[in-house]
Amino acid sequence: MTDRDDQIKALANTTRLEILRVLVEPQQQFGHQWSADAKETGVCVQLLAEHFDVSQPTMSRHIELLKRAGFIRTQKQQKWTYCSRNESALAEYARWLSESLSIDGD
Amino acid sequence: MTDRDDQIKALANTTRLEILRVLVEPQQQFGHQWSADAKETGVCVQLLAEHFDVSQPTMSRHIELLKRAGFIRTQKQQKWTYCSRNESALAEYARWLSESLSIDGD
DNA sequence: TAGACATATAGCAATATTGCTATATAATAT
DNA sequence: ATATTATATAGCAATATTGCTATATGTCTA
Repeated sequence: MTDRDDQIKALANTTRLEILRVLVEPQQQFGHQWSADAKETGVCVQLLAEHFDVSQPTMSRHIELLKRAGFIRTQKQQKWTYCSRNESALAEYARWLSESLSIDGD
Repeated sequence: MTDRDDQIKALANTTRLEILRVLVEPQQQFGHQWSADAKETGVCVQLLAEHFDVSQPTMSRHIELLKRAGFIRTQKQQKWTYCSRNESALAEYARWLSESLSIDGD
């Protein structure tokens, strides 16, 4: 399994795509996170699990896959694991995909 | 399964991505197709199967999935099914993905 | 008509994905 | 110390994906 395959697989799931989406402006969905600022620090796994109505272990694995693909970064603080987007990796992937498919930017 | 999910799934596979890729300039890989002009008309399923070293039924299913996603078009002529890219669908998907991920064009 | 060729479909096996529960680990609070 | 909270991991079941072979269908050729 190459790095690129990890990325392809990571985005092959609607929930994971949505995770990346809500992390664009996490204040909107996770303004109630009190332990840390959602925008600055990221969103913890439990809140993501609740938001998407999946179990905590299930969310943990989604995060793991997104992390392996490089699309999100996590930082542990106390008992929380905060998730945030890795913009450069996402942009690089989008660039690669467009180029691979030979799609001109519009 | 929504249309968008069909598209997400269709691109979740390296071989299918590569199929779309070789169809950008099919003359390069399929210049020896004598029954029709590869660029003008498309590439037949059998030649794609050979090129990717998979069985004909396997390639037939890959094509079916790409077709369902709208990423390729097929036209039957005599006994052949010629495959070609649907540029507008590919561009639309790339646009949607970038937007969904909130990635600025570069 | 009989054969060859291109494709599609059915059905099977191997593997991957996804979700769950149970549980281990770590940090925090009482 | 014990309980609570957040997370990660292990293991299971259901389902999806992928590849194959066998075979049906359609087109063309001898």
